Amino acid sequence: MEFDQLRYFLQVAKRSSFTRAAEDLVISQPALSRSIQKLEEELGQPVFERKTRSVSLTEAGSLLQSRAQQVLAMLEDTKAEITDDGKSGRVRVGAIPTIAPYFLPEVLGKFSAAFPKATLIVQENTTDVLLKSCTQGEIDLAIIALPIPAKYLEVEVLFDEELLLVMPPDHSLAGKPKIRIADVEPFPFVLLDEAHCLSDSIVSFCRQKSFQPVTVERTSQLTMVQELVSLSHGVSMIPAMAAHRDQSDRRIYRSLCNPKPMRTIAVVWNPYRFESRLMKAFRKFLHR
Amino acid sequence: MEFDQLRYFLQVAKRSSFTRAAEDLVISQPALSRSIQKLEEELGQPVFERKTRSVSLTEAGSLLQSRAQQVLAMLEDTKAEITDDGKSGRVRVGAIPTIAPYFLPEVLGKFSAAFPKATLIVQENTTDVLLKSCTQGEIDLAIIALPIPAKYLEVEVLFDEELLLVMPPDHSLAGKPKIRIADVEPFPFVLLDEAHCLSDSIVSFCRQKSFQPVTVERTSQLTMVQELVSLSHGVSMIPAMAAHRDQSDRRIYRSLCNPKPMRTIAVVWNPYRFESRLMKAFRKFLHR
DNA sequence: ATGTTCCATGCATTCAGTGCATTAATCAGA
DNA sequence: TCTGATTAATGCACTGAATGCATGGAACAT
Repeated sequence: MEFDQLRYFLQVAKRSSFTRAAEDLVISQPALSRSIQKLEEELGQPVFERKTRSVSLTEAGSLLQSRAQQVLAMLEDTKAEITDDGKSGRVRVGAIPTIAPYFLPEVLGKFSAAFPKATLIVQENTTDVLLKSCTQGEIDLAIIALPIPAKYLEVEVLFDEELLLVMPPDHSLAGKPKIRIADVEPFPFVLLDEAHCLSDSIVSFCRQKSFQPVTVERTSQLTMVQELVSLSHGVSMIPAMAAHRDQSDRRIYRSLCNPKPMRTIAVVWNPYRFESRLMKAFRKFLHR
Repeated sequence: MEFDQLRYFLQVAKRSSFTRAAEDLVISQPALSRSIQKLEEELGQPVFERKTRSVSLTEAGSLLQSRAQQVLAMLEDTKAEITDDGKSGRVRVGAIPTIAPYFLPEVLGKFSAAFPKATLIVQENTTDVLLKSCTQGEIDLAIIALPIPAKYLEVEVLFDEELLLVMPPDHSLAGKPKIRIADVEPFPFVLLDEAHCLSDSIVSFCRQKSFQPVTVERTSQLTMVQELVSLSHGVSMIPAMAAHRDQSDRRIYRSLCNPKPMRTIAVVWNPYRFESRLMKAFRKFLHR
């Protein structure tokens, strides 16, 4: 059994296809086929069920998958731990789309300045994908909004952030000095796609105040939400850091009061993997 | 980094020599040298300090050693777990010399009959070596006498066994109906080498009765102790199962009373490693 | 039927790992 | 101080395992 065989195996399992896995691995499909064959020969049983259109794991394959992941992770960690000089290396950061563009650039800039030899890799994705990546060791840490389903991950709160009400400048609430969440109830909402946790935050905040926001539109980007609000499709709530960067005069932002809607930003990582000194340093940078 | 490289590395670390490790691994010394060189190249630093007469681990090497052991152990376990059919496979048993020849043959025989496809490998050694082998995964389980220094090993008591006093037939204690440990105090003892835990058991039992046995002779085998006793070099204590098998009329065995000296036999194994179904079955066999 | 989509196989090629022979460095002992 | 022994590294040639390309073969979609 060789490391490459395990890597190959995991990729085939991941893609459920020899052809696609071979592309990912930059080897030919026949080479991959043979490599898996040797593995199966050594184990004395098949790890994949070959169906005509795709392959799936056998029982033995499932077992091998989890073990192989552990073995390869341990090996990578070992290498990282030995070569860790605290200055050079790689930090793979994940962040959700409603945080990444507003929070990360500054952090990344300062971090790069402080650690010029370090390589930073940023992945923007939804919470569930990031948590999975984190668990499987595909990224080193993820910046997300709480709450998250605890999955053996270490969680550290970074800060709380207010969600501001956004509306067109001519909106009837615009002149009101103190806006409460109840005042917003009559107006339709523009929200992000359901995959985004910001929508969850907003909906759950409204639920606490016992009303269900009427969603008129769902879109996939925060800037799109802002544009739709400008076009009077509805109102919405936007994280403070996104609001502060919005220079447009086609919409206005207002704090709600009693209570203010908030979200909590946190960094999570896999405590079962080796944490490089560089990664530790990055986490400190996140706290400003 | 390849599995073979790690295996090679561990063997060199173990033997502190490229030449000897190469012999063990059945490859040439130059091949081994180059393999380690590649490993060091990949890690960006040496794992061995080459001295003129031997090699020793660098700091990075020590770290790699413990990690490599874990990785290879996990890999082996994975393979074992997948190929485990509960009938065929390998069980590596260790036992101390004062148990092995008396207790194991019967167990091994019955086990082989019940699991004809299984391969049994028996290693006879002192407690400390067995425990180390167990921890490092070189054997699957060890049969030893308590107490042992707890080293992250699972312990299961098998049975308690009496230690019988052995003496020449014409010994002055031979006719005495009830012999107590205090009665033995005046007589010199024949004991096993200090490496054997049976000596520890006997000495510690005597200590509890606040006397230090006078040792006249130390030998490495239990049968040698018996012979020396026959030749009136002294008395000794012999485990019941060894005594029962002794057909010679040149020595006699007597129970002590109030209290009887005993030793506790237990099986230990490494709970962090995969326990095959075969190994589980073997453990059950040990309980008769 | 026909083409498409996959994985497996035949065959040729390449190169990493290995062995043999030898060198280089250090040490022990005469 | 010289000589032989010991041990790791290096030069060189070779082998075979892994790979790629071309192709086969089976199952499905149209």
